[in-house]
Amino acid sequence: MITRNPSLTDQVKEHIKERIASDGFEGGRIPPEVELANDLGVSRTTVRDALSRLEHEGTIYRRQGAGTFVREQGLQIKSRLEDIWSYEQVLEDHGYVPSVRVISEKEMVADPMTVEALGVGPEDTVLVIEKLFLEDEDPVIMTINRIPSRYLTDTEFTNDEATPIYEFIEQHCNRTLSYYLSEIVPVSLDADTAEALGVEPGTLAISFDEIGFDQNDTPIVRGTSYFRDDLIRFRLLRRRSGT
Amino acid sequence: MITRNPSLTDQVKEHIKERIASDGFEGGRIPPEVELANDLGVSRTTVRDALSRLEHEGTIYRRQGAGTFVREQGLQIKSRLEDIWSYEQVLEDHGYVPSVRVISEKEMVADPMTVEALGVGPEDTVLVIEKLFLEDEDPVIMTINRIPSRYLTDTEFTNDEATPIYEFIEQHCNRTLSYYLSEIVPVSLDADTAEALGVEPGTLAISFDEIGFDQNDTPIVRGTSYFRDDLIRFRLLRRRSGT
DNA sequence: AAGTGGTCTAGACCACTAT
DNA sequence: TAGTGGTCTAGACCACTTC
Repeated sequence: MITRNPSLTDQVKEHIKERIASDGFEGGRIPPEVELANDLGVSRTTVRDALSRLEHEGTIYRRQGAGTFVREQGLQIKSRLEDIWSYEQVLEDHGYVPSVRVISEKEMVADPMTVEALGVGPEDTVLVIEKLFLEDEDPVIMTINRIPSRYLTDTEFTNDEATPIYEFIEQHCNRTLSYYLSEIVPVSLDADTAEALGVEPGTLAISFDEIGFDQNDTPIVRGTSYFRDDLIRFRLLRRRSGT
Repeated sequence: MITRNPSLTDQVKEHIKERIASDGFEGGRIPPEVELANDLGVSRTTVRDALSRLEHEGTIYRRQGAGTFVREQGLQIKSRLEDIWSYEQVLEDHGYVPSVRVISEKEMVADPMTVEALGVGPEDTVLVIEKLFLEDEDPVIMTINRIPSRYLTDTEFTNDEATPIYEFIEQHCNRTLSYYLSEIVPVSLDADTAEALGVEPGTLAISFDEIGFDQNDTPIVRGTSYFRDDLIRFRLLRRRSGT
């Protein structure tokens, strides 16, 4: 299903990222845009697109009239909060090699918050999938996803519960997960969640309470995610205006 | 000091925003990019720049091959987490009319975390300003800002402590606050902070632990902010790829 | 004054959606 | 197949920084 070979812009972006990683820019100074464009054989616009994205991700910064520079190592932002799509990717960004474990998967009557969030009837059932994301047997993230049963086109999952939720929805709901509306909520972990994450009950954590929408803006999944605060932290680069 | 008349892109962006506000797009459908470009007498690139920013802010969304559409009212994101600059603005975005109260302002020896964050000596002093942001006498946000004494060019504040921290720094440090690096941390409020915010000690809250950098990437201020979770929530629009 | 990023244009072709 | 957004080019001029 996934087509698109990487766009030129993406290729340029990766090229620059790799060269940054291998310390290939003397004094942290990235060559002028025109020079990069000539060297790589693309237009300046393409180079600028790539640089803009890297700037947005916090990898580089630009000063009009002065130049473009690599951001200091310690300052690198690894997860742009708004670009998070799969938690596997979040863990990889933190330098981990992630694995996924399905804790449970069952159909049950929707709880009140899910009823309200997804607009299902109070008697309707939802498929509830609980998953754990681990790094080398160390649990880091727990997620609970709830999908209304009526959206399911089949119930032959054959271990698909372990695939990312957006792929699961494409395969079993015939819909595409388009975007999430998320709320950041501080929580004190209950006994079950704490046990799954391998910490003491009552431990402080960040959670995301999120609603996923399909391509027609229909709410299709409600997710709740809990993060081990001692293993993963969300960082944010805040700039003055909306670049 | 502030020059730059609005760029064409910004003007186009404002034009579209105003027309959205006055319900000027039938069926929430925004005209094709080429049509907008012709109508406004600018190039398609400029229109695309403006639309890209509006998309990033969550005001509109685009579907390749289909068109560009106004996002449903209920889904509009009011605070883009990464665009937060002043907390007054955050409160306004939540529909409040904010006021500010200075709790305390004193010079003292830097605590270890501030020493590490700002790279000052362990004996150096910092100016610590504690502020409270209120809505109609209801405290919503508490902030603690720490600025190394050696960056201060004068100590004649005359109530300037109540101005936004970035203005304070411009006026009394002769530097410009350029960006923040923030970490989102879940906390259980201690007695003092809880009292200031008017909640019970131990109440769960989100806090930002942030370092502010000047135009030369020198860390110049360390801030800690606490938010009343029952009065203010951070929302996030997460999309599939990094537009 | 020279160099660099910021803005803008005009036009081409591609990928996807609707019908 | 027609229409729309996505990508890319080549080139122009401006605003700001540096020397």
